[in-house]
Amino acid sequence: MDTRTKIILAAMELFWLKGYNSTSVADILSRTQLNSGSLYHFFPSKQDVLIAVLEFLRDGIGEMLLAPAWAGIDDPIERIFALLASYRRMIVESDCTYGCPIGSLALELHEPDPKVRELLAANFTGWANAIEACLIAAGNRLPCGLDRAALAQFVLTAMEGGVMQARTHRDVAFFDRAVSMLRAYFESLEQGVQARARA
Amino acid sequence: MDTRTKIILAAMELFWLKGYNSTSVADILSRTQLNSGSLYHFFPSKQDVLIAVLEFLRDGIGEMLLAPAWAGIDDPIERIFALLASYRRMIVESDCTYGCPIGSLALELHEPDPKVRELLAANFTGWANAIEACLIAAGNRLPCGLDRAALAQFVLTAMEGGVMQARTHRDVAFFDRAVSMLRAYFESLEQGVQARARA
DNA sequence: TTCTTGATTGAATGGTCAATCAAAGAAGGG
DNA sequence: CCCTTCTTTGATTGACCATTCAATCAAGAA
Repeated sequence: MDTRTKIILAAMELFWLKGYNSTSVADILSRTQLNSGSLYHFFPSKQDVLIAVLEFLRDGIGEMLLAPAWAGIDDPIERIFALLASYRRMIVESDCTYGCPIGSLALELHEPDPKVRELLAANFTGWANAIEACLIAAGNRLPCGLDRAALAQFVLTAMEGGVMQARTHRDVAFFDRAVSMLRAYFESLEQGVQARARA
Repeated sequence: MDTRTKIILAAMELFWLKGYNSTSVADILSRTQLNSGSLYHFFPSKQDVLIAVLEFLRDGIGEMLLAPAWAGIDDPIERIFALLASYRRMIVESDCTYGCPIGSLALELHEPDPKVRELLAANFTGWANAIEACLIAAGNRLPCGLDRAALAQFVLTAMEGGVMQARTHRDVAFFDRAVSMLRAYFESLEQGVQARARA
């Protein structure tokens, strides 16, 4: 594996574990067994490492996140809840310390460089677009007038809010309740379509 | 105003504007026109300032947040959306840089001291309890079997997720869409009760 | 062999940070 | 007036941090 990639992977994990500000360049160097000069040969500054990490996450959402979560699941609406279930798994596996890497960075960086902010937004957009594709694939199971882009964003909203509370309370139940409320909303949407079909 | 309170107010604002790690003790001192010794006379460490700020927010939620948002509004469900509207106002007034002080701290601090974590959780609980009280006051306008504590948490979830995305995209529309999805969910709950009453 | 280029080394720099502490000041009771 | 207690002063400390840079190394091209 080349040096640049090693740095990106180590930084990604450290930013996720400790946050951006609390991760020192020395942390990245000790984890990769590199010297500072090597890092600064490939990246002009620590912030450029962050940018590379965010680009890596943005470009890898399909293979790294969606594909594993959707393996063996074809129903578009079940895919949405399968993705949420994969977050649940990460929460449990981390003893409720899991935080969405993008969400955590989005709230940690208070005056982000425009490029960083745009990449955070692009990561959110990529996630929401994947959900929107599911909602479109669900076709007429959902009301035809439904704003599917808005609902896709709402799924992201529920995930981020649920993860935040589960982590703060150190209790998955807070995530589970958010998902079950979302599920109830989806069921009311589907039942609304059926009721109108009967009438 | 006594020194201790001056420090808490200045720190509260700075933690909200810049985050905890990016706020230096020197920042707090220059804003309060105090010397380091004064701060360390009242607080053993910077973290104890954070603890005092979180206690201040927890104890002041009624007067500082709910009372202004609910002035002149009696309907319990409208109170929920009035509170969300007050967040919308803060988002707009800050040019979409607003972040919930608790949510931001909850995601910024990756390995929080137990006391800090518990205070963050207590702040969330206080917020959700206020919403739950509204949901209970709404009586039989909502389904009797509804888990009102879970729905109250979901309102917090939607607020935090909406604020996060509005800030990241620098666009209130992301908050508005989250609120309108929540509104649609409430309407489907209320209509469900009416439909059952007619049957 | 010689030159060139990119990659790596690791000590050094300048700056910021939280926290300390001895000394001085203020206020009040006796 | 003294004594006590609380409060404030502000220079100082030592740790850590991002970044720099001159020097070295490896390997291919000429």
